[in-house]
Amino acid sequence: MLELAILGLLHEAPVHGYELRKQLGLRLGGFRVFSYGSLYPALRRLTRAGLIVEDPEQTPEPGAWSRRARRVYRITAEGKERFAELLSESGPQSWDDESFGVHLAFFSRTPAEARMRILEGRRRAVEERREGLRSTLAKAGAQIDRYTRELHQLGLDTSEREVRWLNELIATERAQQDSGTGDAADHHSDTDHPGTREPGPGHTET
Amino acid sequence: MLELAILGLLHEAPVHGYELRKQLGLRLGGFRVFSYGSLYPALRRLTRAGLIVEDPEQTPEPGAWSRRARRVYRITAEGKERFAELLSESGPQSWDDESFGVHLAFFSRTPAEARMRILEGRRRAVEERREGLRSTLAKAGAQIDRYTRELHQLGLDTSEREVRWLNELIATERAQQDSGTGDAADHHSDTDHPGTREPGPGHTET
DNA sequence: GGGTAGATGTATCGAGCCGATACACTGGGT
DNA sequence: ACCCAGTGTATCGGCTCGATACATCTACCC
Repeated sequence: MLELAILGLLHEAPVHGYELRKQLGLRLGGFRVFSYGSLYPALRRLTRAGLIVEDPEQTPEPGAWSRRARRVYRITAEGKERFAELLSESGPQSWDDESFGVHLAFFSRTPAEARMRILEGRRRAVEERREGLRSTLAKAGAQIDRYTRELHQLGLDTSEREVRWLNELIATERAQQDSGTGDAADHHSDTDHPGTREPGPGHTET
Repeated sequence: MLELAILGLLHEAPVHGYELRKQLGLRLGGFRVFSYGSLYPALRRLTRAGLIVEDPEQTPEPGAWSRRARRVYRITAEGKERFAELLSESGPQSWDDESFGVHLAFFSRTPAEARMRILEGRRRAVEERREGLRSTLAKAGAQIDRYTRELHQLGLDTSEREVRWLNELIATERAQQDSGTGDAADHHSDTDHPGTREPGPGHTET
């Protein structure tokens, strides 16, 4: 996920580590902050993989190295490819809280079909959590601790609200898909709950 | 955190790893599940630390070892001490989502003062998150991505709800502390924070 | 000039947790 | 006889975090 976030920010402009983390906090709005202990190793991983490079114009020569000297990173062509690839990843690992937020932050660059898959996948995940909490409360509600029960109730309410929120988002998305992409047929029909929408032949490689 | 959860469950009855994980899922209600990749190393750590032991009566001899043979763990005296110690830990690390849930699951065994500290610490943490989201929306609301903005709004609502929830929990707790503990002097000391009670005006309800 | 406080900036380390994976025994159904 | 799902223990690599260290730059005050 850090990989996606770094690539996404470097896609816009070359920056150095410290600045990158601040941008990350702003872009992700503080609901997800990565520590330097994750950031610097990730930058090295990405460099090793050839997805980003240290900008030689803004990074000083090894001779005049002062410590605290900025290392400015740029995204490469392979990096952009990888970024597009990651954007369209819509498997279960894109549905958990953290990853979903990161994905959402780059939704404006995400293809419409991938957006749909991610939103519906997320909804499915939240619905599952909701049902789990619901059945736990129904079946074991009397046996479990009062505090835990209250926490479950709070989690249940939160899940219900998020599902409603996702439904609105999906509806908006669908409307834009029908009107915005002139070629798209208006096949939205009347099914508000399309259920498990299979991506079809698009096999998720891993 | 796993340490606390394991100790808490073994405090009630000796069980083996597999069963332990199931109990954990039930007790924590599925809002927090630990994987075996965490559980088994944790069990070994705790054993090495002398906080738990393999029950020799229910664990077969090394001679007749079949693989898949159950290793039944029991809590030791030191383990019970450590458990009580962990229960009263109320530092910042007890306030994040995951840890707070685990702490709450064992609240019935937690001393009243520790309960208060944890609840108020949690409230403070959620209030901070709420203010962070609020200021982000106010200051950078127009610049950030529409999707991210919506996610922030959802997070803000969730935080507000949790603060209200915590306020109720704290009020109940305070009332019980004043009335319930017959021998304890009612030294509740009016230092309660009357603020943070959100009036929530003009909130559009769906 | 000298002091010092705080932001900037890069970097490492240990430890926890996870997902994937492997292996092995058991019970029941067909 | 065969298979399969559930039970059970265990390891591995990899990601992330918090703590920590160290160096530089700026600004402000005495």
